[in-house]
Amino acid sequence: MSNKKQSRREDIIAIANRLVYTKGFNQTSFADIADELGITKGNLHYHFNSKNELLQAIITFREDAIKANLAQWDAELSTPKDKLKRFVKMLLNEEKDLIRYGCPIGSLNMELGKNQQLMQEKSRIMFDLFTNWLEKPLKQLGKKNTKSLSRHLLAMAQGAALMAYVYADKKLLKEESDNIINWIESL
Amino acid sequence: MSNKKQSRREDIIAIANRLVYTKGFNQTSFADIADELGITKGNLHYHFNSKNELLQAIITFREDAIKANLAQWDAELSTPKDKLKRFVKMLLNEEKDLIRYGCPIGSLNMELGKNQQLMQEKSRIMFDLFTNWLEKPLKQLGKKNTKSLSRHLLAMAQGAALMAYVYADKKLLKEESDNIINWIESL
DNA sequence: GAAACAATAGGACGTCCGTACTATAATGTC
DNA sequence: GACATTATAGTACGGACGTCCTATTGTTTC
Repeated sequence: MSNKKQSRREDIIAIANRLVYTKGFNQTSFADIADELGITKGNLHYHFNSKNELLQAIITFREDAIKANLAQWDAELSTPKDKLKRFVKMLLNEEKDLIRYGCPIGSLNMELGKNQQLMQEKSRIMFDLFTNWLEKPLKQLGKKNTKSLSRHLLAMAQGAALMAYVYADKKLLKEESDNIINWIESL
Repeated sequence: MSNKKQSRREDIIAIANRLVYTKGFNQTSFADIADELGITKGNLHYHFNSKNELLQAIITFREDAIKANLAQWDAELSTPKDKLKRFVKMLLNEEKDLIRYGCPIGSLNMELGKNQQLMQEKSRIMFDLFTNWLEKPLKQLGKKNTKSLSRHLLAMAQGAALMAYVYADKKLLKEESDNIINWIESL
């Protein structure tokens, strides 16, 4: 693939990723994405033959971003609890978008589960990246059922994100975030 | 409104409610609903002038069902903790649908928030019915911040429902449910 | 049973969708 | 600079959508 094509692909994926997040996958059309980029639908179809192909690219794009984040957290933080807390801190870091559009992974998983289970299975992997990563610090804390605990942590974060989104409420997000931090401290 | 018209309306709402739950609101068309009922789109439009009008009817229908449930719980249960636990028990009672389609309220709120905020505000009221009801037993337990606690309880339930749905995992649902029950016991 | 009204059927409308096909412009290659 | 390849524009398709309009049928009322 030429540099130009590759670079155009990346532009498309970045814009499409944002639109899929803010509008939802089903409500985002090829025309929307092409308009935002200032190109035509025909050109978009040249780069991605189908909407599912684009969705797959978006998911891969997100996975790479998640992996990069997790690697950075590993590099920056040493203690297990700091790592667990760093995960929760995402909620407050992404406060504005979270309140306006919800959790990008949770909302995509929710949407795909109803009508496109095959793609939802691929989307679910983004959750796995986090839970697998969370298991390590939990193990360091001497926990046995790390799989359940990591999923519980993700569940609480998802619950917090959903409630903050539905109520568009920063205070609620902060309170829920504090609750989760307290849970981590108590481990 | 005549009996016949009223009864037809109720049939439509019941079917539409189910389809909106299983397929999502945006992915459910007038044709889908009409087909399921064995009537035509024209007839459906006679009863509901627009999709939003039908959505409003569905939300009202759900609200009534929730109110009836809460009233029954009040009648059946006496202790505060029993009432709080009854709320959580919903997760296991609805296990099959929950795993296949997610929480009907949570998923609708999620979907509407992105593109139809006006209707989402109306849909949010279903959450309020639960949190308001949950505040009473929390007050009886002598809690001060009952609003935060009730929302926290709802957040945990939503997190559990979302995770169970995404992973289509009964065991996960049971574990998360137990976690919430333990939290109630510790109050 | 005729007249008035309610309920349903059937289809047309304009629009947008994902996708496909073709022509043109830009770029690279020798 | 001619040619081949790549990238982009433009357009057309078949279908689905929400909505609307017009018969037609069913039901009630006097």
